[in-house]
Amino acid sequence: MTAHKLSEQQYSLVEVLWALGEGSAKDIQQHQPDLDLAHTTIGTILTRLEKKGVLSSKMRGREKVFVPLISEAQVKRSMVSNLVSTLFGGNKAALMAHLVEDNQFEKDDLAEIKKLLDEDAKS
Amino acid sequence: MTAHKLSEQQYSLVEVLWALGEGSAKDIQQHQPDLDLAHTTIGTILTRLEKKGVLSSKMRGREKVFVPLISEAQVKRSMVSNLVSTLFGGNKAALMAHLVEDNQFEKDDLAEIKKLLDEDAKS
DNA sequence: AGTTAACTACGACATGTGTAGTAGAGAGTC
DNA sequence: GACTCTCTACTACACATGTCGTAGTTAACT
Repeated sequence: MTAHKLSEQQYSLVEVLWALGEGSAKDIQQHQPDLDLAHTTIGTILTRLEKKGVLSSKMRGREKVFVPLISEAQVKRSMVSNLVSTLFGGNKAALMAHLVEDNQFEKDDLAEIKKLLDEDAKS
Repeated sequence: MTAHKLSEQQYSLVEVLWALGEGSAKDIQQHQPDLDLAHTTIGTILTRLEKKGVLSSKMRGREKVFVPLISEAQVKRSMVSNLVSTLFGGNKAALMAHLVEDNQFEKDDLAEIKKLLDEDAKS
């Protein structure tokens, strides 16, 4: 059921909603001027996401306020998992390996990751 | 320049080409019957990918043989990096953390990953 | 040579996305 | 009450993708 896939653009808008809790097209535009989209464009995207069940909305006076129906963690999980399926045959460790091999991590990162792994092992 | 993004469907076809080195639509269909696509569909996708510069082609008799112009590693790198940008603000360690937190890895996986990390640290 | 089998090329159509303009309705202003 | 401002709703259009069907070409078989 939780197969939520958002495009980059869609994600960047919903991201603002996650941060704000809820918001109108205008709110998003003001909190993220870098997006540089006409407010009507933002409205269109939001409406489409509502139609897809990603958001819900309610009227607050003249403004339509959107609320995410799914959590950021949920979407991340689903999108990462999707990529892992496509690129690594579902093997998450393979993605890990890819990350390690392909990018030299900083020493600090390495230490941090190891700590994470240790904690995971304990629990 | 190496901003190669393939859809899942596209990836699954090119994947076969990476495995075979090169191949025609027919070859792909035979090596991956699970795809369950009309051969004309495969041909269309391949042609479009050629137009985008992902593949090149040459005639072998009346067969059109396609060859990947970019490596699997390249595409993986680019697609993973893309996801990391979108979901984790470009922070690869954050993706690592997500993987660790979100999925309990098997003990074996953990060991393997740690080994990878150690090797990375050495080099 | 005529018929058939194998391919490719092209066109088609649906859906999703990116992007925005325009019309219409309610709220506030003179 | 008339005018204006502000939002939303709707429409539009271009492009990518998923999926094929049909037509046309060429090799091959008898």
